[in-house]
Amino acid sequence: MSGLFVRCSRNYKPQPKKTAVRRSEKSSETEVARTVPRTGKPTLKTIADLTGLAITTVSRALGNAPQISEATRKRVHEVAGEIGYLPDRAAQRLKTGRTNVISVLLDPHEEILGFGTSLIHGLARALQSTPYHLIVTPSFIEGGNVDAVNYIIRNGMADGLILSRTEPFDPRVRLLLENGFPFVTHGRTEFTTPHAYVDFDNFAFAYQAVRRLIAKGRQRVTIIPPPRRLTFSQHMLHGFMTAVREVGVAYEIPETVDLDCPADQIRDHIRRRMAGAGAPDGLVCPGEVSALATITGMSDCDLGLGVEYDIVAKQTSHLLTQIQPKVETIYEDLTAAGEAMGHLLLRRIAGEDAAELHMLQAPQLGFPAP
Amino acid sequence: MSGLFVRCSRNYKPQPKKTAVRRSEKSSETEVARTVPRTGKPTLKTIADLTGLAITTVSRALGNAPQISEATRKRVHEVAGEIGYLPDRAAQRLKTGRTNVISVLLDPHEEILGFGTSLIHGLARALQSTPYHLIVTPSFIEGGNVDAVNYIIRNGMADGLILSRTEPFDPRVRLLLENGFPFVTHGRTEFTTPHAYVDFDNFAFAYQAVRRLIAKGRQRVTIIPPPRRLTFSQHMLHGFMTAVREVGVAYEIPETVDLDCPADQIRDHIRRRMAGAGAPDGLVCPGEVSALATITGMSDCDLGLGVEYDIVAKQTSHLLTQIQPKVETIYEDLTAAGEAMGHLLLRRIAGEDAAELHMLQAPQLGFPAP
DNA sequence: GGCGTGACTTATAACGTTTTAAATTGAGCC
DNA sequence: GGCTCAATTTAAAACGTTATAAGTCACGCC
Repeated sequence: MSGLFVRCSRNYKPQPKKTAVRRSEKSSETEVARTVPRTGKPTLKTIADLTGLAITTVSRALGNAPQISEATRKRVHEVAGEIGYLPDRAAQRLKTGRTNVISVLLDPHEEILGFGTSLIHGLARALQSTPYHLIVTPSFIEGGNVDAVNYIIRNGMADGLILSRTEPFDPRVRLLLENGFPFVTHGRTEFTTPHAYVDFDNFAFAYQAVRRLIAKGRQRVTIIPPPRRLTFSQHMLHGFMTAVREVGVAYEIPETVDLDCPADQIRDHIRRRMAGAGAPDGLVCPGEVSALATITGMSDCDLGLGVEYDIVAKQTSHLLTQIQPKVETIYEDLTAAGEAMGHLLLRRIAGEDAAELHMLQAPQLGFPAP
Repeated sequence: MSGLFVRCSRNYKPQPKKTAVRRSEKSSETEVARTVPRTGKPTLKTIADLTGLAITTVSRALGNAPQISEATRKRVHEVAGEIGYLPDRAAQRLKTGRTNVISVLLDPHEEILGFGTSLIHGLARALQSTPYHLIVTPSFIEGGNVDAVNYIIRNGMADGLILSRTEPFDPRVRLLLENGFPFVTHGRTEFTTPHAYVDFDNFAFAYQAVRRLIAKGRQRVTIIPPPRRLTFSQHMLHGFMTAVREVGVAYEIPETVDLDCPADQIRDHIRRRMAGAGAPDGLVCPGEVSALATITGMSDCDLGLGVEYDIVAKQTSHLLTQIQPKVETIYEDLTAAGEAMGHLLLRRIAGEDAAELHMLQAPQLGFPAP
């Protein structure tokens, strides 16, 4: 009578709908023992015993395999739901080789000020109703991101990778391309082999920023440039220069500071520069911290925002405008970027051609309500 | 002659040191096929074939089991190193039930401004030379942290948990205690059952902050209080009040704003308050963003830092002092906290009594060099 | 020479899945 | 009645690891 014997009999016909032999019912010890294994967590076997089906059938039914009759499919799903079955990820992973994990690599610079946070938020949303888990790998593995990528590929720690702050010939991207590992970058590269990416249109950002400064009557524009080695630095400076040349306004691009510099260095640079001759009166700040540092430096020189100078900053959170609402901003929606990256990565993992998986985000004027 | 047959023979004696039959050597196809499985990743079997030992023996040798002779132990380690063997975590996890994963739960508030980052950095350092991986679970699982904790316990997604921003009767802690799941909190609770924690001495922080303000001659002190529901809010206000009462200075504690408020709300509060009668001239700001917002609000009222008022802020990164070096700060070393939490958690997982696993961090005067 | 004993090594059975190949059945057909 | 066929269901073999229990040998002892 026990589920065990039933399953072993030659007769495979589904058991007379004696369904749902729950723990509360009195049944042979064997059955109970088999039904609830070591850990107490329900497994396929639990469901098999409960329904009188074979483990294989249960597995198939839950996987919505085509060969399973609608009746058993439904019954298995019901029972599974009732007892709160969740597949053991370790076992699935061992068997299939798929991890159901998406890994995000962050480097220390972007973790500051919620850059990473927003991206992750978007990613989490994209993966919400999928079997994928999101794992954030801070690049604290000594040796930096390249080693982390290598480790993840070699040991199959994830099915797909998200990375950002790309360089034109980013070694991480090269590694991933060589190994055919699915990934999406935030930022473009200059490899000829195409790969999936989402990028913000930093050309447009800088172009619009300069045009706005000029529209406000500013005569001499400058920018806190992103680190030269990052791809988007090129795009941004190109946008900057295009606007500058169109209008024929004076400009300068500092050589000694960039966005990744500590805030005090930026502040000091501004102070020094403003004390000199032909100081700029219009600034493009592609980061919130750099904008704050700039404002502080300016106010140290007794220069007033909106009076002696203007700033157009890139905004990715509420911080800047909440602290300093007089700054004009152009908004980069990182949450949307993250969500897009999630969807692109899923399609990439599903085997779509990387050449199709692109997205270029336009700068936004307004900031969505908090 | 093939490794397979050798292993099956009755004679268990280690093979004549014909060691290191590498792929480059010509050998029977069977052996090669067996040596490099499906995925190409070396497994215990690879090493077993290469050394002529049994899989069990190899496993034991790598695990430094006591019954293995020094000679084979060494040889196995050598071969493993040569071919770059790394154990399959999915298989280990399936077999042992241990995940070798430590999970960190962050909530959106602490991700801002590197609170989480520093903590994670410290954790990563503590886990560096252990088999444990660190997984950051942003609490974007709808339903918040409690559901996330529940999910992790139920599905055995980790061997231990790190969480922060505790409440006196934190439901997450209750859940973990009930299930006997190993964890360490950042912040204390008021449960009678002891649990592992690391906490910053916020009493001392607030006490010292007020004493410093008074030493500077300030007459009327206030504080941006942490959200009332968090445990450390009590500690901090207690420290604040203790200093206030010792000296008998005037004070006020705002009811309408707290540390988690958006920066603009804090700024507006300061502006309003400063316009009123009996405005404070000494402020305790237990967060960097709140300090910045406060300074902005003050400067909107034409009040000068170090002139009309002083601030003592809690510092957890370089941001604040780099932007606004005139602020006096007391430093909370979150990296050290993270590292401590990592070590405590490992000891907890190893079975040590939670009652012993505590640490209270004293406020620091200096900030370590960047 | 048989018999422990100690020092190693090994085969086997799990862990919970999925996959491959095989089984069972009733129906339809000759 | 035997045959194939389709529709289901099933058993058995993996995936890579570890734990349990069972060898295997050399050696010393009676």
